[in-house]
Amino acid sequence: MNEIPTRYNPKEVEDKWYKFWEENKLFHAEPNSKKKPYTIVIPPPNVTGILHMGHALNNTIQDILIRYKRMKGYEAEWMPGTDHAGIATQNVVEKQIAKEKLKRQDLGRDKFLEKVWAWKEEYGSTIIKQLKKLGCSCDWDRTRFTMDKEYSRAVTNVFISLWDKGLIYQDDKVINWCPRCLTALSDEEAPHRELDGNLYYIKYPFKDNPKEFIVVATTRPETMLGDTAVAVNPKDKRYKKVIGKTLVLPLVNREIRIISDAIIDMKFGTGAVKVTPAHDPNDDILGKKHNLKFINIFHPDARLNENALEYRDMDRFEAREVILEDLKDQKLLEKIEPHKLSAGHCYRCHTIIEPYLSRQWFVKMQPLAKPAIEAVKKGRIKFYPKRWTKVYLNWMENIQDWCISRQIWWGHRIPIWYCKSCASSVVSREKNKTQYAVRDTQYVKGIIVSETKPEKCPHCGSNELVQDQDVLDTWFSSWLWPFATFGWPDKTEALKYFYPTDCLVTAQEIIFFWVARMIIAGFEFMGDIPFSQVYIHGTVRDDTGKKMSKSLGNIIDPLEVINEFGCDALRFSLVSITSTGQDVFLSKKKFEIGRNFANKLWNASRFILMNLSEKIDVDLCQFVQKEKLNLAERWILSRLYNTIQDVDKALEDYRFNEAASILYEFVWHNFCDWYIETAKLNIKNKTTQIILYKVLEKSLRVLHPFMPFITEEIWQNLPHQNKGSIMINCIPHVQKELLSMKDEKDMQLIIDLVICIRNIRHEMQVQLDKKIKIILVIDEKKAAKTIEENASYIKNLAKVETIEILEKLAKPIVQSASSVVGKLSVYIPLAGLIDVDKEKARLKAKIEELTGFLNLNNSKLENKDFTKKAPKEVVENIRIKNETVKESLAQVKKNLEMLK
RNA sequence: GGGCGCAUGGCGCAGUUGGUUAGCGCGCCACGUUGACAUCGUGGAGGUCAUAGGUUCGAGUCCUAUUGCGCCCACCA
Repeated sequence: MNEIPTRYNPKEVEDKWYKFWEENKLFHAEPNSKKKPYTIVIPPPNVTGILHMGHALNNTIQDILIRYKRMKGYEAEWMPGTDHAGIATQNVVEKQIAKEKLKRQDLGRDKFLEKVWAWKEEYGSTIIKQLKKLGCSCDWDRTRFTMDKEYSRAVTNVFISLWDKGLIYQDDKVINWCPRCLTALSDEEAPHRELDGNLYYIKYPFKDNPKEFIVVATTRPETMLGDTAVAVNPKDKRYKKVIGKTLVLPLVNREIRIISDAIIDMKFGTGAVKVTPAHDPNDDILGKKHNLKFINIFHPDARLNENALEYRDMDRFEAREVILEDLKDQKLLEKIEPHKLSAGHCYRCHTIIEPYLSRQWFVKMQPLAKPAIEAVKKGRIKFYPKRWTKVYLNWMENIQDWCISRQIWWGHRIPIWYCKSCASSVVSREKNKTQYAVRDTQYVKGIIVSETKPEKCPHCGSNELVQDQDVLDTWFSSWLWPFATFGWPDKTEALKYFYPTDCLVTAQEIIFFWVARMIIAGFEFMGDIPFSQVYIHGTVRDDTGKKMSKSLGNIIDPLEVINEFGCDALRFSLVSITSTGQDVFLSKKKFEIGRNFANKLWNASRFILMNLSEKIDVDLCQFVQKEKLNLAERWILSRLYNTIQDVDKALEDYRFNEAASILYEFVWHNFCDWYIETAKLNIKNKTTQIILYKVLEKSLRVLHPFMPFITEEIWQNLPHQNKGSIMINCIPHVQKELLSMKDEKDMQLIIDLVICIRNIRHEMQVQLDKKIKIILVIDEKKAAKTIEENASYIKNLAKVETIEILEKLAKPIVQSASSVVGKLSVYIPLAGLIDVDKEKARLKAKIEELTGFLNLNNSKLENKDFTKKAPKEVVENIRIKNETVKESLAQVKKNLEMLK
C-alpha cells in the first residue's frame, strides 16, 4: 500500500481510463425498451474550433448530466459531432492558400472545395480529441458532421419541403453584406456595435432656385451618390410647400424629387432625409413604396463602382473623406456634429457590414414561429434560468424573414437549377422522385428542384442546366441537429427512441442562431419539440470581466489547465464557481479549488486503503446493521445519504455549483475532518473499516459525474469484487432508515464541544502535549449519556486526559477557563496556566454576544404581532433557543463572578 | 427607445419559495509535522448585505425610485 503516492497525479491516470471506457463501449447507447432514454445533443463545435473555456464549461455540464443519468439507470445518449461552419472554415482555408499567393477563384470551385475537405480531414477532429481530454462521455460511434452525405440529404429535404409549402422565396432586398467575406449575412450574423461617428449636414440645392437648399443630415455621406430622393414628413410645416419639388444632387447632378412619408421622424436632424434605396434597409422600403430608382454604388468589396463617377474604385471610407472635402469646397457642407451610431459587424471577421441590395433566398419565418411560441408559453419547453423565456419570446414574436443564401463555396449548395435554354429554374429533389415543383411567382418562374442534377428541363427538355451558385447558411443545417443526427428523414429506430431529446445545454449567444430555430424545425419537420429543457449557462470571462478572446490575449487554455491541475480539477473548479446562469470570472488560481479537493479525496482513499485489513470482505458493506453502529458511524451515514439526496435535488434544478459544494462539504468537512478522525481510534475494528469503505465507495459514485477520472482510479483500487468501471454502477440508493436528524444533532454536540475545548486551549496557549482535565456540567440525562458514550472521541480529538460529568456544580472551580455549548457548561481547570485578564475578556465578549442575541429574540417575543402572525414553528423555535441562551448567559455570568 | 443581469467581510463568490446569531473559497493572524493529505491540520479576526423610501409581525431575499458597472435587442437617417 505504501506505493500509493501522497499526491494525486492526474497525468498517470486520465488517458488510461478514457481509453478503457472507449474500448468497452461504455458511452454507446442503443434503443432499449427496458430503459428510459435520456438524450442530449452536443452544440456541435465548429470544425475549425479549438477547445476554449466556454467549451470546457459547456461540455463539463453536459457530461455531468449524462453521466449522472446514465448512473441513474437511463439509456443515456450524448450525441456528438461538428459543424461545417461555412464562412469560418472557408476563411481558414483561404488564409492557408493565401500563403501560396492563391485566391479561391484561382483554384476554381471544385479544386477549392477539395482543399477544404482535405483541411477538414487533417484538422477537423482536433476539437473532438480535445473533448476526449475533457472526459466527455459522448457516443462517438454516432459522431455526425453537418456536411456528411446523410446529413446533407436532410438539409436538401428541408429546403424542398419548405419550398413546397411556399415558405422559401427569392427576392431583391437590402441585406447585410460583408465586404470582406463577400457574402450576405442574416440579421443575427451582423450584430450591431456602437461607434463614434458624426452627423453631417449637407445642403441639396433646388433645381429651380440653386441658391435655396434643403439640408439633410446623414452619418454616411458617401451614400449620397446613390440618393434618388429626399423624404420629409407630410405633417412637417417646414417642408409642406416643397413636397414634390426637384433637387439637384450635389457632386452627381442627378435630379431627385422631394417625397413625403409618415415614417420620417420630424425631430431627427433637419427632418429631411436623403433616400438611398440600394444601401439602407429603410430606404429600401421607401424606394419600393414610392417607386424610386435603386442605384447601387458599391462593388461587392465596398469600393465604389462606376455609378460613383469620379469616386469610382475608392474604398468607402476613403471616398467619405474625399466627398466631404468636395462638399466643403462647394460650400455645401453646413456643419458636422459628433454622433453615436451603431453599425452591423460581420460576426466572423468583424468588418463593418454594408447594407447592400442583392438577390437572395429567404425563409418566411412568421408561420413557422407559431408552434415554437406556443410550446414555450405552455411550458412544454422550459428555460433555465427562466428569464431567457422572455428573451426568446420577444425574438420569436418579432421574427423577421431569414436570409439563407451565402455567396461562398463551402456549404450545402442550394438545390435550385436554372435552364439556360428556356430560362426556367429547377429545384433539385430526391432521386427517384420525378415530381417537380413549379411555382409561378415573379422570382421563381419555372424554377426546378432536384437533389442531383436533373437530366433535362421539365419545361423545354433542354439538358443545359446550371445549379444556383449559392450555398445555404450554416445554421440552415444546424437547426436540424436534434433529429438529422438520428437519421431523419428516415424513420430510424434511434430517432424514434431518442427524440425528443431532454436537455439542451448552451450559452446565451446562440439562443437566436440555434436554440430558437431548432424549436421551429422540431415542430415543422418532426411535429414535436426537439428538447424539453434548455439550460443556459454563463459566459466565461477573465478575472476583470472581459470576454476571453485570442486578440485580447487573456485566454486561459483548458488543455494547459488539464496539464497543470488535472482534468477533474478543471471540471470541478469550473462547476463550483458557476452559479446558475451567471457569467464566470476565471483566473488560473481558481483551479486550485478542484486540485486540492481531488488531492484530499485521493489521500482519504489512500488512508482507508492502507488500513483495510486483508481479511475483510468489503462486499459485506451493504449489510450494516444500524443497531450495531456507534454515534459517529450513524452520523456519517446519515450525512452521506442526505448528501446524496441533496445532490440529486440540486442537479434536477440545474444548480451545479450547489451540487459541487454539497459534495465538497461532505467529503472534506464531514468525512475527512470528523469521521476519519474518529475512525483512527478504532481503525483495527472491523465495523469501522466497513463504514470507512462504505462511505468512500458510495461517495465515489456520486462524485463520478463531476470527477470521472480520479473516481475511476480509486474505484479500481478498491478491494471489491466489482471490477467493472465505476461508470456502469448506479448512483447509490438512499437508505432512508439511515437518515437521522437526531444522530446528526447528537454528533454535532460532540463536535461543538471539541471545538470549544480546542478554542480555549488556543486562547490560553495551552500546548497540545499538555494534558488537561475538563469538567462538564449538564442536567440533561440524555446529553450526559451521549457525552459519556463518546468520551474517547472528545479525549482524543481535543487532547483531554479526563472528563468529569456533573449534574450540578457544587462549588466553584477556581483557576479555570470556562465556556458553554448549548446547555452544557465546560470548565477547564488551569491552575497556574490561566491568564485571568484574558479569561475575563473572553467571558465578557461571550456575555455581550449572548446578550445581543437574547435581546433580539426577546424583542421578537414581546411583539404581539409576531407571536400572533408568525407561524407557530418559528415562534416556538425562538422560544426554545432563548431558553438555552438564557441559561448559558446566566452560567457565563456566574463564571465571570467566580474569577473575581 | 425597450429588455435583462450584477452591486454581500481585503479579493472572488453562495444565499431555492421572506423567519439561519448572514455562509463558502482565497488571502490575513496565531499555533502545529502524533505516519492519509503542507495541494495539510487546529483556532481566530474581518460584513450597518450599493443608497433612499415602502410592503410585512419579520427583508440580503418582495415593491418603487436613485447611483455605479455590464450585457442583449431595435430600420435613431
